[in-house]
Amino acid sequence: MPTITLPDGAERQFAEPVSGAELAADISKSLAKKAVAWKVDGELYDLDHKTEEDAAAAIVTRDDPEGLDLIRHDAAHLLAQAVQALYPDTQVTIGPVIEDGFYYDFAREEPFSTEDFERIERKMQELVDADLPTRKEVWPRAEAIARFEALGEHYKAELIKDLPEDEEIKVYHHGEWYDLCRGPHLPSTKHIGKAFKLMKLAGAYWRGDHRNAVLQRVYGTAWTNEKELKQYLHRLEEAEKRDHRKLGREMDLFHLQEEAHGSVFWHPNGYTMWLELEAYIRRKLSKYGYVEVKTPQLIDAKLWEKSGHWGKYSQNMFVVPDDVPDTVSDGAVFDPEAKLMAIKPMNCPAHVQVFNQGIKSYRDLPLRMAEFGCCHRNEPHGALHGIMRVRQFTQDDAHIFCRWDQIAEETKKFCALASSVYEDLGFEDVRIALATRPEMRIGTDEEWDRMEKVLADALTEAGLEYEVLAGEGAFYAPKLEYHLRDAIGRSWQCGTLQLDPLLPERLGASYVDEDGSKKRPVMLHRAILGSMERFLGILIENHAGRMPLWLAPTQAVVTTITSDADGYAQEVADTLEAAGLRVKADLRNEKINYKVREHSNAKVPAILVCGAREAEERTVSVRRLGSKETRTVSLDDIKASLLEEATAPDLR
RNA sequence: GCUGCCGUAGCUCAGGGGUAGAGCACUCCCUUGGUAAGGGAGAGGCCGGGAGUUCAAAUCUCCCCGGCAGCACCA
Repeated sequence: MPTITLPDGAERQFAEPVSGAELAADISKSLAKKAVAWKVDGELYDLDHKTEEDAAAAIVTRDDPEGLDLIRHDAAHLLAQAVQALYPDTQVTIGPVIEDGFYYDFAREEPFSTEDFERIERKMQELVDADLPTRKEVWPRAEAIARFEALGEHYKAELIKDLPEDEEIKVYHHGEWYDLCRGPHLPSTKHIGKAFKLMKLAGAYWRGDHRNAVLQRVYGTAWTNEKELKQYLHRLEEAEKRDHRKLGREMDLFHLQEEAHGSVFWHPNGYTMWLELEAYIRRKLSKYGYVEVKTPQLIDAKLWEKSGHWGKYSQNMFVVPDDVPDTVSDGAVFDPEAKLMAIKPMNCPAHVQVFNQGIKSYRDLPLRMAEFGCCHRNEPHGALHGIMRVRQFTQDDAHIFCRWDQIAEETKKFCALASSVYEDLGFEDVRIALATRPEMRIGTDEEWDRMEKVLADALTEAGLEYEVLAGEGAFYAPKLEYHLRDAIGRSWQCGTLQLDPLLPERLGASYVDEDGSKKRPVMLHRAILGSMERFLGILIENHAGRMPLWLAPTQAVVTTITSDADGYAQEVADTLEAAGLRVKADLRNEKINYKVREHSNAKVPAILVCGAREAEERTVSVRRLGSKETRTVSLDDIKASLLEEATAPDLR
């Protein structure tokens, strides 16, 4: 005699155990039609699942968020079913729902090609039209393994073997075809609809382990209706338009080439942005009590051995023999006995060297040592991506040497600094994560308790909310991470603060405490932007190339309608340039339409047009990027307003 | 590093065993035109690199290099 409480609080009584379908039918005919699953006490179930207990329940339709996940999950099954119908030599593995869609990993000798997609999609549509009903069965474990093995589905059999002993082995049938799955599923294939599309093909390791076989992963997207699918595809196009690699070329900011694989050639435009950003950060650091240093690129392997990098990190380091290359004789270019040096992948050991010069007193702490440190890391080639993931990059790095009792205060100060920087740079959605002790770690649990608490308390005292990323900390200490959400909703990890008691120990850093005894400082590794290269890439994509005036390489172009105004236009350009603005004069013999279009495409924030009228009145006609409107403004006024807008956010 | 796709002019791309193509950009000429492409002419490529097959390779095969997507990596 279950009593079902609906989301609106209404109660319905049933004489017998009731299924979702029956409940929906009891509520209304139209709901019965739309129902695809139901939630019982917060758990999602198949529509034909029955409950005999009193429960809070809700009917799920295609339009609910859970409904969309079901559509995607079923679409993954549909994909597997279609692929096995068309390519019988294929083994199925797993096919989860992901953001915006789903994927399915297949094992098959012959590679799939994106040209197969059309055929597979057609088959999927056929299966939707066939409206195959879903049927769940629970199989005994041994039988399930045997049946999948008999089908040649070795991956599935392996999955079942690894399921916890007490877990039901559920098999879902969609017509004749079936798959191991924990469910739930839509009542039939018709409910998936046809707003799906296969997107990409990629290799993926079985169980995500690179020692395992490579499977073929097919990515798809699925939505409630055609309109949403279209919107999604449109969103992808928009993201493509703001790709920093494309904008970098169009705006002449930088380039990359084979001969310097993974390193950026910054052009004058791009480097202008870099210099502005760097100057801004430098001013902020100075305000927050940092000192700036510059340390060597090439450092003897001995120091890297001492710091521990040689053991832990050498596969990512560029190593150079300290020898004169022999390019004349046929023998080895370098003496195999030559001493080895490494190009720094991090600045921290060098900063400890600076700290270690002379004797430090507790009065010197906290010592905040910053460097725009140029580092090289030999990243896996497949990981390189535009200027976002490179082999040479410059960190806005700093290390704070302090006492244990200063960590909380320094953490708070850092959080304040980081927040103000992100705000200045236009990032409003900033999230903080506390990454705690990983499984593989050094140190005692008491030490970890203490370290995690000090960071957590500092965040709480600073009034900051944070999320805990359990197990994501470094092997020696916990860390804070800053995640920024950009204009189109993507999340980027930028800032970080890492506690490090280990490196000062390894490199023998010490200070004299109040009582005259020698003590170890603790180090806080911290960055706000992360890498200049990557952050500039993020800024470019966040603004879709339309940079705020203080960062824009060319802030204004002065251009003419007819050559009669050339003299005046040049005077305007000279005046603005003398005032400190980055201005170009465009006196070319082209029509105004053409010039406006060209400078708009180049993302110049302000176009100042001069014709006979403006020359006469000593004004300019101002057209701002992204607007079709023009405004006539006196030369003095435009100078003042552009200057104000071009002021970096910390100087306002 | 792994899997798949790709590499032709500065850019976007077409072509495809037998003198290499378009649009835009570039140079010159005409045009002086009021806010997102005026008109004409010209120049520009060892078809990513190397080897092989062939009378003949940009085109077919193999090996490298690079790009894109994903995976793995990112103490």
